[in-house]
Amino acid sequence: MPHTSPISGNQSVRESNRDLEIESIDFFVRMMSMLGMPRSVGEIYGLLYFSTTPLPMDQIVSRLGISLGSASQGLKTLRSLKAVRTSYVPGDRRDHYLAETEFRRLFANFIKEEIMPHMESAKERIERMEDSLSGTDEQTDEFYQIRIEKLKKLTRAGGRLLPALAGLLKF
Amino acid sequence: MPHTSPISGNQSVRESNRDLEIESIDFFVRMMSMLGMPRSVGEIYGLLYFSTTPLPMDQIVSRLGISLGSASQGLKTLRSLKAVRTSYVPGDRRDHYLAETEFRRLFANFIKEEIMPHMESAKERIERMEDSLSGTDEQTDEFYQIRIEKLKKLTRAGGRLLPALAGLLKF
DNA sequence: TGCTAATTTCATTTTTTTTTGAAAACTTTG
DNA sequence: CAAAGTTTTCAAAAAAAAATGAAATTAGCA
Repeated sequence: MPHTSPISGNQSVRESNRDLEIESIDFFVRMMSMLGMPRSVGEIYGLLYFSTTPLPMDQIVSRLGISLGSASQGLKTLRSLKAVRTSYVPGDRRDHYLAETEFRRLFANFIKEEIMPHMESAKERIERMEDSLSGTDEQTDEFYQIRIEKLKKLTRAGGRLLPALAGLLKF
Repeated sequence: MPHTSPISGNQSVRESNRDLEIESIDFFVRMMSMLGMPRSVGEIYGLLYFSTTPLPMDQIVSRLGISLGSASQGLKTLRSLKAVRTSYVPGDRRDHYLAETEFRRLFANFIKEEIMPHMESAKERIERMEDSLSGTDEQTDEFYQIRIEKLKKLTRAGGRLLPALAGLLKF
């Protein structure tokens, strides 16, 4: 007899792949947390990634043992990152969620949505630095100017490289 | 008369560039927090980045208004990232800290120290996934196999691309 | 349209992370 | 080698982030 999982689904084949599911959740929880995403977001994505069928929110809640609120919030985040999408299931009025598995696109989206806005505000901050150069002391100002120039190069490089990054991923 | 800063140093030229210092701290606090570093680490680096002279820890403490503990801990982190180094100042037994400003190297180091170890453990986790493929159902197993393959490609791409990234930065 | 299921929102609670500060541990030097 | 200065460590406090759960809202259906 196959082992019985503490959190029960309803199909036995799917049941037997609980180990895989757990590894997947573990994998994505860590991955996502590297990207600064909360645990619950990783859990949800990890669950959906190895799900053979789209799952409604209440299934996600019961399988992961998280709250409705977390699930809703987490799915909202994942939707905004285009990491999940809903699929219509006839005869069921619940939304069913599906993992988007094209990492290249996911990655590109993440950079656009989560990183680039920061780069923009960084540029503004550098401009403000130049404005606040006092001009009192020749020597010191040159030092500051060099430092500012480095920051400019950094943001410029980042602004170009990051969006191009996804393209380099040869999946 | 130049404005008086709430936290006072001892040279008037340096004083007048308090604005720049504040923008710098702000800049790096945000930058570092994107990389998951605590506020204090960003503050310290931001302060040192625009300092014309190496600063001892107690100066860092008083200028930033943080605790000794935070400063010590933060400098330890920055040292381990090779983002600061100490410089000898004759006739002073305190360590004096200096910001390392070659972002290319800093970046390379960050990836090596903070990212790559995770990639390694990710690979192990994927291996465990393959082991836990049940083999019960032909169809389902193929689905899982495809998903696992995608993860492999992802980690492979990451493992190659990330270390190469720093090299691409044309500062 | 009214009823019910599904989902979202958000104030509160819980958990995690960061900071503090004081004691311990070093280090230099007189 | 002792005394003073410097730095580290770490338990406790504070702050920040995430999760909960119940009320409010929205959407589907009869």
